[in-house]
Amino acid sequence: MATPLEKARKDPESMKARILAVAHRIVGEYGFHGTTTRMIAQEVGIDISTLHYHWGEKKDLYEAVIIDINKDLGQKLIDVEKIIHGLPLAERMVIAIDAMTDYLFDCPEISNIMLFRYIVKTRDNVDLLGPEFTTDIARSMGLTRNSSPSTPPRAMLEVLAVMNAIHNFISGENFFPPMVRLERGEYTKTVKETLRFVLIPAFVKREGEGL
Amino acid sequence: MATPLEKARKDPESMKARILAVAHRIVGEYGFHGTTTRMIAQEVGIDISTLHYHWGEKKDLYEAVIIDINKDLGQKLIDVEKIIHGLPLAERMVIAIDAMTDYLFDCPEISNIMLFRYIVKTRDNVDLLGPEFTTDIARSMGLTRNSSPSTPPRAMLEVLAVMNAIHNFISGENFFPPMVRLERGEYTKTVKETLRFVLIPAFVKREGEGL
DNA sequence: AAATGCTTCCATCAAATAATGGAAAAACAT
DNA sequence: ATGTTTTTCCATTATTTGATGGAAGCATTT
Repeated sequence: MATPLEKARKDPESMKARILAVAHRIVGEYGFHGTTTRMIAQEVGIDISTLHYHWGEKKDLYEAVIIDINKDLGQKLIDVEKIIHGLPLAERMVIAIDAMTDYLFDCPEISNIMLFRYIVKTRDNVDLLGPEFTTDIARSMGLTRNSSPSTPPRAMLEVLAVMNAIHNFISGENFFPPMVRLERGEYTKTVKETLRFVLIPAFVKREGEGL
Repeated sequence: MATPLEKARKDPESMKARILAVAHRIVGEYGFHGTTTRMIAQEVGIDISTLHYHWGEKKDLYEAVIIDINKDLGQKLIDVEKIIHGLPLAERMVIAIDAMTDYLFDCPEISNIMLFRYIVKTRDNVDLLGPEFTTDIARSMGLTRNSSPSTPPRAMLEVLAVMNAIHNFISGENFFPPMVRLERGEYTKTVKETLRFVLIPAFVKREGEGL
């Protein structure tokens, strides 16, 4: 039997799925407390009570958004991993950065919500530590020794540094371009250059030395 | 004549300053919409009306917090720049990362609020683009050609990558340690190592090649 | 001591918000 | 067609939130 969330994802025309999709966007823009159920309902074009009918209380809808975002991001990471598997490190990182950046610029709410969770506390206790992909990425980047059973903390922080660097530029897509005097099109291009420039050398250098 | 904000900063025992200090912390934790004037007032131990008497409406207090945070951060950057001035690039970055990390772990609300502004929209239109220090940092890192009058966008993005990497680890101080299985003390230490490892090689390498 | 001005709190308001009950409407099954 | 279930909306409630008026308290000056 499918969970309600799975059912909603299956038929993207269903009211439940439409509400969830809009919730993604609005919550990604305004955060949990900045989002009202009215904003979401209005955007979908329905009454608030219809929203509550499908998703229960606000917290439940928010948790569904978190789970959904995590699922999307996790799937994308798996897809990218398949493409880069076996290639040399520098190439792997170029392709992964390129693919993830493109993907996230298309769904910026993913980056927004991920960062949001790291930074901000919620007055209601909506925590829900959900699945994290840091370990998988570390493995994909070759940061985990095959002998050791678990990923060392240092390697996980390195992965976080990489992922968050990307998320930050996506989430700053409204704030940064005027600040650095770039048009929107130029921004995405320059972000990719910058990410490659800043992130890759460290890992390539260590591989050259250590291994 | 001193502005109200300056006056409040001058006497940290004044009610206005005490409110502002608490507002720093709470807004840093919960963001604009997640913070209520009641939360701040209760933490200070006063009535809400006293808060409104000193700071007017919520938006005004929030803007004061933003300005104050920016001032603190800007001053710290100036201090650090004085220390590292003239040293070779690699050393400059080691010292700057170390000093900024220590400082921001002491006042995490600065990192929180900086990132918050980049990511999240506010329902009320409280924008206020305040002074940015990206240009100064770019100059301090030697990313600006002396000949060119303004900082190139690419250099500004590089600075943002560096600053945001730091901010992210500070803001994640509650979320990341359990996730990467590190005690609090170990976390700060490993964060510094990771920041040095990820951020420095790229810039050092280019200096070695290009210059 | 009286008067003045500044600060604080109590009581309260108006608006916004999350949430629900119940009637109408729509979809579906028989 | 008729009955049943599901879905949607309208009206309403309780709570929270930002904000204010006015009285009481406190300090300072005269």
